[in-house]
Amino acid sequence: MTDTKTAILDSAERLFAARGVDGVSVRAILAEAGVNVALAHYYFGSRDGLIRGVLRRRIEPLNAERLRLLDEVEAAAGPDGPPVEPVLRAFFAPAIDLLGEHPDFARLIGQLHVASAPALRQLFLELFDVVLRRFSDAIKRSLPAGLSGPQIVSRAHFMLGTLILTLTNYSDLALMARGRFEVPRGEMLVRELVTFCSAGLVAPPEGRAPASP
Amino acid sequence: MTDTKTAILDSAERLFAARGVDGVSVRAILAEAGVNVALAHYYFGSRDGLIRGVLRRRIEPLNAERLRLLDEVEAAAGPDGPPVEPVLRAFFAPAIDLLGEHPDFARLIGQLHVASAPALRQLFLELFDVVLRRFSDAIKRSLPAGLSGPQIVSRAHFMLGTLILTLTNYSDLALMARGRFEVPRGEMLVRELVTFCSAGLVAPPEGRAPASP
DNA sequence: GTCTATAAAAGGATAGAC
DNA sequence: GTCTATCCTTTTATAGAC
Repeated sequence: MTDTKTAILDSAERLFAARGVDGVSVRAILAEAGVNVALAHYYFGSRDGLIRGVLRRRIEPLNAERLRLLDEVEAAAGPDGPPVEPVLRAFFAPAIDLLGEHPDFARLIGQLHVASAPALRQLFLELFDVVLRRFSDAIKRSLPAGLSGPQIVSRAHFMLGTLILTLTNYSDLALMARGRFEVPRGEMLVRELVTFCSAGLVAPPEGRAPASP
Repeated sequence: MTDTKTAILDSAERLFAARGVDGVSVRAILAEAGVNVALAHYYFGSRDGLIRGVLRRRIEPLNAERLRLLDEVEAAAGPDGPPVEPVLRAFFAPAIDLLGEHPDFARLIGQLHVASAPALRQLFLELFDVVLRRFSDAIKRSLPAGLSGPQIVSRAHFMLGTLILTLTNYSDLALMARGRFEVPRGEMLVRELVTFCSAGLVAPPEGRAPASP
C-alpha cells in the first residue's frame, strides 16, 4: 500500500504545522497516522528525508504553477515587460490557492521561509531559488524609474513579508475580525495583497506628501 | 555573580536565533556560555523559564518605547487623531533599533510571531497583546474612509508581515544586493517601511487604475 | 553559587521475524 | 510491507557535596 506513505505525509504535515518542524518527533507522527514506528525509516530513510518528502509533495506543483502564470503574463506583455500587478498576481494566487486547500501546509511554507536550522535553510534555497529569482527580475523591471537599488530590494522583501505572514498566521485575521465580518480569502485575498503591495512597490521614494502646510 | 545569568541569556539568544528555539538544548547553551549544566535550572527553573527570560529581557523595553512614541504622536495630533505615517514610525522605529543593536534577538521576535508551539503562542499573546491592540486602533483611525472591515484587517496584517520578515530575514537583503550597494538600515530602513506600508494602507480599494485604454 | 553524578524519559535508528 | 524488540544517544531535571 502506497496509502501508508500518504498517511504518514498527511500526519506529518498536520503536526509540523501545529507544533513546528522541530517540535514533533517521528514517533508522534506515526502514532497519529496509526502506523508502525519503523515505517517512516522504511519509506523516507530518515527524519530529514520525511521532512523533504512533506515539503516537496506540494512545493513542486506550487512552483510550476507560479512559473506557468508568469510565463503567460510575460508572453502577453509588450517589449517593456508586464506591469507589476499581474506579476504579483502570478506570485500570490497559487500560494493563496494552497492556503485554501492545504492551510497546514501553507503554514509550513511560511515557517520554512523564516527557519533558522541550517538544513532547512539549505532546503529552502533548493526549493525556491528559481522562482524567487525569476519573480524578482520581473518585479524589478516593472517598477518606475527613480528607485535606488536599496529601495528596490527592500520593497521586494516587504512584498514577500506580506505573503509569508499571511501564510503562517492567516488565522489571526479571524481573531482581528472578532466575528464582525467575514475574513477575505481566495480571489479577494489575492486582490488585497496585489493592491497593498503594488501601491507600496510603486510609491514615490519620499512617501506621501504631508497633509498640507 | 549575576554575570553568569547574563552569560546564559546571551548564549541562549545567540543559539536560539541561529538554530531556532526548538533546535537548541539547554546543555548546548550552557556549554557555549562556559557555564555548568546545573545553573540554568538554578536561575530559571526550567527550559521554559529560560525562554521566557530571554524574551522578556528585551521585549519589555521594546514595548515601553513603542507605547511612549505612540503617546507622543497621539498627544501632538488634532481631534481626528494622527496620520498614519507617524503611527507606523512609532511602531517600526524601536523594532529597527533593536535589529541594529541585537540582530539575533530581532530574529527571535520574528520567529515568535510565526511560532506554532502552543506555549510560545501563549507567551506571544502575553507579551504583545497591549501593543498590538493600541497600534491597530490607532492605525484604523488613521485610514481613509471607504475601506471595509476585511480590507482594514488585511492591510494591518500585511503591514505586520513587512516588519516580521525584515526582523527574521534581514540578512537576505544583503544577499539580494549581491554587493552592488549598501543595504538600508536604521533610519533609512524605517523610512522604507513607512513609505511602503503607508502607501499600501491608504491605497484606493480597487487598486491602481490600469495603464491607459 | 558552583560543581559532580545520576535519575528518568524520549528520540532516532535498525535488526530480524513474519 | 509490516511488525516487535532493542540499541544508543541526547535531553531535562534534580540530589547532594563543596
